[in-house]
Amino acid sequence: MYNFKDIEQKWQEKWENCDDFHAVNFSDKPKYYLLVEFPYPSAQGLHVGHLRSWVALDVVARKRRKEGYNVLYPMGWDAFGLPTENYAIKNNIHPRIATEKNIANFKKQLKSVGISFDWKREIDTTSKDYYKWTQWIFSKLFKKGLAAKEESTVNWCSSCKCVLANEEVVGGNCERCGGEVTQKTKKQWILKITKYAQRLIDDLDLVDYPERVKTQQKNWIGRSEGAKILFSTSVGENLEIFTTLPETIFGVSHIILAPEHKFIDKHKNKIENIDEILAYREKVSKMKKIDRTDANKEKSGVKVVGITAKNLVNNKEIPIFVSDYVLADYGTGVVMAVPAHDSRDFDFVQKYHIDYIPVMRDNKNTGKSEMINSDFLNGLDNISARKKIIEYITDKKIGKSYISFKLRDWIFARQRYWGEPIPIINCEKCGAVLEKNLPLVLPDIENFKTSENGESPLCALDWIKTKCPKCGGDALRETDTMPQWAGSSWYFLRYLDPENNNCLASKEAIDYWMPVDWYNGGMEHTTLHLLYSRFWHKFLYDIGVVNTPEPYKKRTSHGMILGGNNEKMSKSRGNVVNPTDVVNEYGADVIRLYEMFMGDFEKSAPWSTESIKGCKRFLDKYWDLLNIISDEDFVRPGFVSDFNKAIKKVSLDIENLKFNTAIATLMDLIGKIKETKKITRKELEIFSLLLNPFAPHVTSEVWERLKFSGNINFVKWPEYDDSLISQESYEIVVQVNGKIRDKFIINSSVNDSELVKLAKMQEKIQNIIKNKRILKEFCVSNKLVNLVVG
RNA sequence: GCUGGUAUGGCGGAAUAGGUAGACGCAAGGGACUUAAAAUCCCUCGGCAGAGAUGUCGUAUCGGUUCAAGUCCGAUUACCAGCACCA
Repeated sequence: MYNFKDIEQKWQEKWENCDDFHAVNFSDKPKYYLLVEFPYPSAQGLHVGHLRSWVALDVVARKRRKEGYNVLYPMGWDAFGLPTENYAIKNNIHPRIATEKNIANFKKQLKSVGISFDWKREIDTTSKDYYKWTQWIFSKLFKKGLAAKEESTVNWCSSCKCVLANEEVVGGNCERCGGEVTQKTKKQWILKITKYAQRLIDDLDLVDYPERVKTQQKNWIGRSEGAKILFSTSVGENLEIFTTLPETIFGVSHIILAPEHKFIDKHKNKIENIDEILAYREKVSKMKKIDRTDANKEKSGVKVVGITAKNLVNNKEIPIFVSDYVLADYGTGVVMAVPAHDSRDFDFVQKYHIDYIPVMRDNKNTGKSEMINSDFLNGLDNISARKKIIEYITDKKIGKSYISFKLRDWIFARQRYWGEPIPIINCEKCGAVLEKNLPLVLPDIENFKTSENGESPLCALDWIKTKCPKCGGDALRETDTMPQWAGSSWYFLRYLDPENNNCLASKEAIDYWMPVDWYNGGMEHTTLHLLYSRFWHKFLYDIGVVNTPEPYKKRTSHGMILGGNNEKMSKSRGNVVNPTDVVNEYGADVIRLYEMFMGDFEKSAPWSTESIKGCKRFLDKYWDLLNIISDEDFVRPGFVSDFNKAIKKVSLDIENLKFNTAIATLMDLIGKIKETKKITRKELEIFSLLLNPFAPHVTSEVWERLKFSGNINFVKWPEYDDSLISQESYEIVVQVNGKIRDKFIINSSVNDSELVKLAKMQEKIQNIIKNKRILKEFCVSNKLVNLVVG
């Protein structure tokens, strides 16, 4: 038992007052940039789940320093956003004050677990020196035409009174507050992330991410190869459809428009049942997105009476329908229906009794199938038919091959106060004009409440009145602010040069540190922050600000820490574990160790208030080694192999995120050492170095007390020698016909044929194999012999 | 429905390239120390049979490949995550 409170406090103070963890820009050492997702400083404070990622890369950071790297491991605050604003409204406190309070609390909690962050580079996305550069990047995007205000249907959270990006809608509800999300048409700022869709897929080949992260991003971006094909109509205007199966063109029975399609408005005079169609459109617009896009919902629609379409490939006249299963914002908002080979079209015609024909022998559109009823495509397989039809439509100028993406542009505005002001001035004459002087500071206000019609509280201020920088006339400022994800889309660059007033970070600093060598974070950010920041980085690459096409070389992801009841930790479930309580009861080293030991780092695991005791016992045992230490400055011969094995295992396991088995190895080793009731100085020195990344306080104390040489934070990481990993004896398993029948021990390595001979000589084996013929013999060196007898 | 993943004792989880399943830890039971408790130390700890040596079954289910399968292949089931009428 040791007094962890005193020891941990002592070392945390020492670290606070030294430069050990401060990365220097430019050094002879090789650089290593470790990054963890910076937190949103909420009023609730940290919970143990936050720490898992930070402790894990702290283990890596502490190891890297010993390996001679110039390590950058920074931390900051992603502090703009709705929860703080809502908290501010509820408690009538300015969001700035609430944020400052929350940051102070987070920082205190974080420091109490002894993570070796470089606090000199701390950043805060809500400070104007920071968001100046967020605004600067926005202005660059605007200049390149990648930021624009566009009319579109948007997701509207009724409880936040705010638009949401598609990525922020989870199961039809607001990602943040869980409120109901409805559709609304609005002119909104958007960022054209879709322009980068293909590159965001392609460049995944350049990076080391878990496969599940890559596939999830690819699925989200949703690339589909197909064709756009024109259909003529009886009113003259052509309709363009998008299809992934152009070869089924001869099976088209009708075409379907999205209810919102402008074609309807343009030709309403010609549509005999226009009232019915507008009523249907009205009905659909009132539906929640989740209901409208429910695949199991019964198909509905209305025939457009008075206008027909013509399939230009076979000159067949076909009817036009509107239906809500066709989405206005994907493809062209028009589809060609092929009921024989598409289950949705099939369902639709069941209801509306439309005739159709099959065009492939096998009606499943997977694998190869022969084309039928398809004129010049007959007899071809569907793959060749696709090529041929694309050539045909291209040649006749009625279509072309086309690639469509599910990814939508990023809705980049929130009708809220607590965010970065969008640096735009709206002038009646000149349109949207960029603010000249950045930062455009968020004004102080007293009433943060969003108005009932969903306008930002900034609308009520005189601040919005300004002059147009172009024409000098009266103009109004943009009152929407940027979304939560803006500040985090480039924060890893600001760490490199956080004080710089002239640019977001100096070119030299960027060239030196980028890319991030290892980035760990949650799976929940895969299609949000991780995708957004890759997009911004690519843009910054294109305009020459950064030197790498991808920001993160390697990405890993931790599993969630669940409550003791195996459910997600949350206030409402009452299963949140506060790290401060655990630190008070067991100490920082124990919570660190337990978070790394509790299970496979990449899988979720429940918190156990019982299991953590094992980690406490382990550190007490480690401390007790001080009582049995001898002066000998070597590893005892009997332990040479064990130590080499442990060094190898711990070293490799840390790199492979197998922290749990690294710790198990150390637990095992300490058990063996204790059996001898003695440890040598050298042994304790090595053991302390291996344990130090996990339990830095207690190991630093032991290091100091025993006057081991050097600063433990920079002492060379122990090396292992494979040739010294040997066994004094081997236990040989003998199987007969695959069943274990005996075991015996040999004292030194023997060759395989010798081993088989020995195995056969074992008394038990003799009894089994006598009177039997040995058909085959198998041998695994120094491990196992299997005799096949008949 | 689609995509990805997972399935091993009472629990969290181990098991390089197919080669002793259950490392390490927790909980539980027994014992030592103690007036007692806590702490600590020692022993046991997958099921069944057996006093025991030992035998036998056992890694979600069914089947296959192999001298040998938790590991490879095929099918099934359950759970987790993401997407979800994307033409």
